Amino acid sequence: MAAPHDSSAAVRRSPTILDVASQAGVSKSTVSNVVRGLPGVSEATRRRVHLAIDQLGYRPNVLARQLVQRRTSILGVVVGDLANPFFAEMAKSVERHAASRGYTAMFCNTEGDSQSELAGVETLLQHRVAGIIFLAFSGDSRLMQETLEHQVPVVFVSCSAEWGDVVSVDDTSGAALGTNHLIECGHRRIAYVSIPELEDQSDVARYEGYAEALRQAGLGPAVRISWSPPSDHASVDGVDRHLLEMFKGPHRATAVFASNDVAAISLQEFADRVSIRVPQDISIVGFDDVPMAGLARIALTTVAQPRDELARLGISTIADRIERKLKGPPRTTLVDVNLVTRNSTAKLAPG
Amino acid sequence: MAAPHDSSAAVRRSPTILDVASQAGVSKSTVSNVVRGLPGVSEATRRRVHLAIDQLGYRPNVLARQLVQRRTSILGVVVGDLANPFFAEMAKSVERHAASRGYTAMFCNTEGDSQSELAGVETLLQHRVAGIIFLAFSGDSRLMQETLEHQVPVVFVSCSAEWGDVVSVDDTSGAALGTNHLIECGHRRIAYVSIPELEDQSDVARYEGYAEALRQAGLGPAVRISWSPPSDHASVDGVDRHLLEMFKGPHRATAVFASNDVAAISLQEFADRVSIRVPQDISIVGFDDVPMAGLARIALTTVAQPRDELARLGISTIADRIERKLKGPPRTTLVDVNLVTRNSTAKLAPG
DNA sequence: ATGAAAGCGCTAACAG
DNA sequence: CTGTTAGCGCTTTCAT
Repeated sequence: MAAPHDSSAAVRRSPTILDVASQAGVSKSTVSNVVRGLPGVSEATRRRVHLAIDQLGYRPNVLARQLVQRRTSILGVVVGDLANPFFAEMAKSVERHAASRGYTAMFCNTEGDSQSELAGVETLLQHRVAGIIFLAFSGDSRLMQETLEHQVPVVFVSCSAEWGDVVSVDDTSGAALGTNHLIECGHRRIAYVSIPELEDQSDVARYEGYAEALRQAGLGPAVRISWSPPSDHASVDGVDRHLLEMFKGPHRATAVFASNDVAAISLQEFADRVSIRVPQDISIVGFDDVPMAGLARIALTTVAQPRDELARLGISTIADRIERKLKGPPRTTLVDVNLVTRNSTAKLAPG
Repeated sequence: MAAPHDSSAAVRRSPTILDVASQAGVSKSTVSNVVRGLPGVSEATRRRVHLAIDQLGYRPNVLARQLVQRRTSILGVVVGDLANPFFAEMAKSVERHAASRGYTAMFCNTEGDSQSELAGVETLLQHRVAGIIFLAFSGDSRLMQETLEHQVPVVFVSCSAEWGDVVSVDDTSGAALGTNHLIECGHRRIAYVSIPELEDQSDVARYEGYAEALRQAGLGPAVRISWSPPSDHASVDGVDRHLLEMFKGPHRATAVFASNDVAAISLQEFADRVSIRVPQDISIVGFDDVPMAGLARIALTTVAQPRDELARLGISTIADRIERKLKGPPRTTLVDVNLVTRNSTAKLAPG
């Protein structure tokens, strides 16, 4: 009487279209037509079929459908690092917009590692995703080939590559915008700080914008600091130095343009730890405008990316590509950033 | 010569097992055996098949495989709100552990809305996911039935329901731990603050732990504040009041146990805005220990959940369930929380 | 050790 | 309007 293990209903397979057909006394194509909402089914049979569906708790098997149609409605989403609030927000937006266009998102967190990026894409491809959205791209060109071979539409959102559609902000001019704010505040020695979590593409472009702004203003030299928080050391133009050296002494930097908000906030954290005051001793501007940056205690001046807009355009681009409403060579869509001024920046104190 | 639209390689379908078979001069079953790494294939043919696979760039169609096997290796993950760093971190851990056990995660952001939770689960079910992991559960019992009808293994991680496996912390004792810390600091009037983003289950359990701790210490009354930041008003034990009233005057609360870190940080933000000092005027303890809580500028004392441990156990539970290594009635696995003391709490100032 | 055949659950012509 | 017939690409007996 008492079975050793509960296995009561475990065997009951989910009903198929055939079960519904016989239950409703029609053929399976008719059921299929009803399910897909095609016209040309009499109201009477339609009702019978729906009744049967409800009675049986029938749920179409998307796998089977997609196998015969030779395309899925799954969108692969390659995310750099979900722990970065910028990506978390983007992922959320992307998922929502995808759903609103009838697609399901399959995420793949790559931790910025091009190894697992490849593995992730491989998995997505095996699942025959309809397209792939990169929210971060390590820039490995082997990957590019893998993907191209399969003719899956690809869109790079907030990152880029030449071989796919791109929807992003202009990193270079965005960085220039942030850097110019610092210059307008009177700063003359401004450093650029980046952390390894940011993919190279954006890093390079933002550095470029920073350096260019400096050049335009007749300032220099550009200083690139590559830092792995929470270390006290960093690579400054290639040589290892204590971070503190950068912000002490007569030649100290009075301002920093950080490659993204995570870097900026880490730097702020470092500054707090070693009693460098922000913004009195150094001004800091970030990039992204993550929600956290808006907290009064963080109050980070930053270059804001319109996340939802990026996500919306990204989905719309790839959906059009998949549905062949968009053809031809890769398109690039740039959206505007804007500067959000908060308390991490201030006019340079005279003297 | 020049086609109106680029369609060069767009027609080349991806190679199937049959293509590989003929290329290698064997039958498709042999290819299948090779692909799946089954024994009983001569080394010579194995090599020929692998060669053909590489030449053709063959990639098995997971859909077809899963259709015939009648089970997928996709895990559905229902996330409350990816914008909450706690969930973002959990999602990341879950994805990683899932991958390490051979499963792919399909996320579903529900924004805490039981409507879209239902829609999401419906989609997951149509995709015949092997199991569903709830990282947040609104508690809608209609959903429960939908899911149960299909006999998909379900595990609730960091949330709970009676009808599935549960892996979580003990919210009640966790809340008591946090509240007791406040009591030990000398606080006598301690309020409980929650925000709508937190699902009811945890909210109720944490309130219970808070109230119980108060009772045990002979303190009271318990005060429940339901707040939607950034409003200045909140419902206090059901009646609408200005938040400020709670923290001014002789009967003011000197400490708050917040239902989670997001609530705690929002409260801190409010306090900053109205010049209530933390911790001098009020002490605040949160729940979760999101990364942000550790920033010096936030320095939130909080009840830490072992996120990676939760994710690991959750995946392991559902994988065992799917692979039938685990049978019988739902199991509950509780893991320990621990208190992380930072600067948002302090001994009650005498007087 | 390898191959042939029968589906998995569904859609997509095509008949009736 | 409804039913019949082929597959989609793969796994899985069962023969050989």
